[in-house]
Amino acid sequence: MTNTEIAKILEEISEYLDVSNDGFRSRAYGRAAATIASLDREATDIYREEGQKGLESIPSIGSGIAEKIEELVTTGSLHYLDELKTKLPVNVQELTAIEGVGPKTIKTLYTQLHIKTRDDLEKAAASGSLRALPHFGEKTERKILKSIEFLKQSKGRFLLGDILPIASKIEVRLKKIPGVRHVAIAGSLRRRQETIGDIDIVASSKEPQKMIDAFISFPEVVHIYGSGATKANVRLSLGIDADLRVVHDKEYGAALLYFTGDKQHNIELRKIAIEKGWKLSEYGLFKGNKLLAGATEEEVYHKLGLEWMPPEIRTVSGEIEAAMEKRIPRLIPYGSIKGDLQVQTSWTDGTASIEAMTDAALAHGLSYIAITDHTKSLTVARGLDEKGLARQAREIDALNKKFLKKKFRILKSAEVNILKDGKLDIADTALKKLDLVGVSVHSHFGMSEEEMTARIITALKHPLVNILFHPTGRLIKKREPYKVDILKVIKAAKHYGVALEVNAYPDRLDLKDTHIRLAIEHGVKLVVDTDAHAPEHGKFLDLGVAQVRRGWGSKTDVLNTQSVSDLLKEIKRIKNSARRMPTGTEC
DNA sequence: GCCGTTTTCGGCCCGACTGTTTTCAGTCG
Repeated sequence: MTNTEIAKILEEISEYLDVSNDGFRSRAYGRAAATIASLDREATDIYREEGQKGLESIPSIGSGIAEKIEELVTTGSLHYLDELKTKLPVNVQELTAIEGVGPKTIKTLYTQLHIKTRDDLEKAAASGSLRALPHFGEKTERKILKSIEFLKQSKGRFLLGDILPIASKIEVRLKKIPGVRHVAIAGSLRRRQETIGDIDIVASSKEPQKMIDAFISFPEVVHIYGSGATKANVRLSLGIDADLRVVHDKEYGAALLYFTGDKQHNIELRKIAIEKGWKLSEYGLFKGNKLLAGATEEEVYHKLGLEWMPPEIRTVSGEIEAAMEKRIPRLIPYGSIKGDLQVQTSWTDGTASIEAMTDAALAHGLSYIAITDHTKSLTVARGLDEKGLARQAREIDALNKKFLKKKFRILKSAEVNILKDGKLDIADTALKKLDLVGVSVHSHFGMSEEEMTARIITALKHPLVNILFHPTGRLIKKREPYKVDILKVIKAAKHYGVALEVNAYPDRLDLKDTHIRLAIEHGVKLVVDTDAHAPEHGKFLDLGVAQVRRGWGSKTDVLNTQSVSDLLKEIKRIKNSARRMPTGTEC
């Protein structure tokens, strides 16, 4: 049983306990779930090697939860969860996913109207029977229906960050099977789309059957839809489907191209082939029966008169024309971020100390981080006030002395809250003492587009602001972005010398590929950061890099691909050149 | 259920906002 699976079960318990009005116990399970999910070692291994005591040495795991994990890894099920489900036969996860529906609402819905599922709730809301309940009205009904509609649209898709590690693990395992020549993850995963429908894997092997047999007997496989001589289609325990296709070496490139997509990109390539009197399929590029190309993607593209291009930009958004004219950009390479610029610590809502986050960043190969704890008006996170920032600065100074010999620098920063009127919640005198000032919106998400745009631009105008964090505020599959005119924000960012954040956290990725491309076209600089709240989150950086690649970004578009001294110089330069812009060019 | 440099018992994030009310319950971060 993987950490993800254990965490999912603990999280489920947490949600049942929350509905049962056992808040503290619920939070204990929630914390445990988060800890297990971001653990670097498999809990199963820890238990096997060190027993229950080993599990108890993990923070937030005590004897009670260690016992539950023991039962899970030894029996595969958990009596306690079954009991909770019997007592409250309600699909809590499905219902809490609906915005505005929390534990209390679920309890009321169940006791008053016997609502157990999202479908039950949708029917009740549509028929107008919810408004009879206390504290429910027409507006709430509409909100619930809208949220259900939104959830339906994203149904069946998974976050890239959740699936990539599992797919990579399967890829590594497949590569070890005798007879194998090539293995690659294809499909939307290879294109690094934000959400993934299923896992496509393409391979070539001298002994296809061996690969198929091994694949369908992997421990994650819970159901086999079909399995033949060259392909298999299975469901994995996470609920996602995975396809493996095994081809001959000479077809491998064409198959990889075909299964990578996207669909429209393939159609355009086939059109080009047809124009030349050829035919392109997953088996290769053919003139009649003669194979013209197929072993590698490169030779197929070249034969069609195109430059090879990275999968991330195969979306029919100008990449084919660019490939014809040999002007495919050099995209920012994975692993090229030198410092994480959004890091929360236990000073506010992070789980670890500044030192622990620094150690983690060093382990991830970084040479600097910016500590960006929340500020005072974000009371939920116990945001820092001016005095708090000053105290934190002293700790950072001391740590910088310690980490000097490792050539690592901790930057003083903050995720400064943008108030309703666009003003910042920290005094300028305190902001001036920071190396970098990041700002973001954390409240009043329901403003009109005009108001929200004006509010953000007011913040960007502030002469000390360097980075706009969370430019859209979306949570993929959970919350739509707030209404904001992103083009106006981009223009303002350019005008006032502010960089835009590409948030790499798996369900955030605030800026979409199209936004990033737009920003780059307008000459706005980007920063890629993880929004880390725990040491393990540093591993998300490349998800942000993927997003920049999908937006056609190169290394020079991203400020924190530079050394810390160059970064600070560049930030200052951008700000100064913005100040010198003539008036009248503002937005 | 977890945790401990005032504690092995008694705390545990709490204020703003929304939609509903006409003083407040529930959600969110």
